Amino acid sequence: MQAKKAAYHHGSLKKSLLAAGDLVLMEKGFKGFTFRECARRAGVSHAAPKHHFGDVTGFLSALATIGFDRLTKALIAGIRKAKDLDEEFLATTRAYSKFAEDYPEYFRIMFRDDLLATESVELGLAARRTLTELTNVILRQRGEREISVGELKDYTKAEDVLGDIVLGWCHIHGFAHLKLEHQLPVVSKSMEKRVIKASSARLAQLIRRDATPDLH
Amino acid sequence: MQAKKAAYHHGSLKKSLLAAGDLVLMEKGFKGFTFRECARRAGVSHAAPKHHFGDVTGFLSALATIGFDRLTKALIAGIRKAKDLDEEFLATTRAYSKFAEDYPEYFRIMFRDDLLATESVELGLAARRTLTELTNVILRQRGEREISVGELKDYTKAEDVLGDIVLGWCHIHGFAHLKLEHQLPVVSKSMEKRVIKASSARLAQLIRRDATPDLH
DNA sequence: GTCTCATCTTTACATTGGCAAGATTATAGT
DNA sequence: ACTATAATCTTGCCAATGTAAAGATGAGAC
Repeated sequence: MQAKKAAYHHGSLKKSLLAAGDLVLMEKGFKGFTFRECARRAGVSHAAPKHHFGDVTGFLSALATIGFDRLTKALIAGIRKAKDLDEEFLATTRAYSKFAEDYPEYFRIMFRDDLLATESVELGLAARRTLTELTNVILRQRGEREISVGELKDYTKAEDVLGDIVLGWCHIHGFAHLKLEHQLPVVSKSMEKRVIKASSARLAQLIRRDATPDLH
Repeated sequence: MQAKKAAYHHGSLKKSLLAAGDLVLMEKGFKGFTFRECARRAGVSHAAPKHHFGDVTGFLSALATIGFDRLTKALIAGIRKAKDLDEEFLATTRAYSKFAEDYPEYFRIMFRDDLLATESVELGLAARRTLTELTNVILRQRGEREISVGELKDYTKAEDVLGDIVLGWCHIHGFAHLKLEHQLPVVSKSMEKRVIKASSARLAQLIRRDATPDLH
């Protein structure tokens, strides 16, 4: 897994540690996630990570940042495949939920304010990139133009836009979270698919119906 | 906090441990939650809890059960104060979210499938009692009669009912979760209140509009 | 009154996160 | 080229944790 052997200076320890952390997270889950185990997998001593991440909180924040970037990517990919606005909202819901299913432990640490270094600018930016993508889904439903990450702050100030974001995101996030933690009353896979399709369609219609695109 | 002193047999250790666990959870959070710390607060040796809860997973499951019961109680209390159907849905959202705010660490462990003993019947029952309460909120919106915990299974089989439950619960849960973990773009307290009020109203209207009470 | 068994304590062990001191090497300054 | 400085990584240490095993205690059954 690494070229250089027994080099005192690893060269790219930070990347290797993140890769090791990814493995541990996916294999053993957050429960079995350990600073020392990650160091072992990266082939360094147990104290090596300190120079790059400080403490375990900093390490988790770096991993959560990766998680948000993956989620953003998954959302973009899902949206791209959609043909129309109805499909797009459903595709967003599906992509979001599929991310939670594919990377359950990432999802769990990403939404744990107490475990993360909330002052991390990279983490904040990554989260804002995700939110921007979701906001753009809403804006397209409203028939308005898309925004960039820099404009996000202005747009969440508008009460009607924020209202639609809350309506859309809460539904999407709530579904993904409840499904991940097995709280949804499961009847059958097919029925679940139909239900989430119907819910998404109803919600998208509601957002579009109340939108006032003529003002822009 | 305890009457009997130095009694080898505590008498009600299980209760005392749960009370201690509650304290630790509220004071130090799940991060600082420790089997040994709970034992210390209950005034027993660190190995004592094993006989009552097995391992830490069993202990957390017992606490999560208490959490669901508190949530159920909070929902009922919130609903009781509501005057009409519109207010009731908003009250449910508020009560759910307030619970997450008042008992953040409970909320966090309650929705962590990997930390809990999912085979626990008490935990499953407590979660179902909560879901029944939420289902009844939806059923009232639909103009249908309320159900008991025993009937829950039958009602989640009905695709249209389940659709409304998903629509309502996901929004409520998503909002509470995102707010708790500070992911919602916060503008101001007052604006947040208005936004969640508007979202709840729109959602309740949507559910009522699509309902077909005449069939029952 | 004795026996049995659940309850609780004591002891032990491997593992963890974090700290401090030392080893090694890259880099910059001259 | 030579040296000083700082960054990187290792080693050794500590208190704390979860779990297991074995022993102590006493409540309740018979």
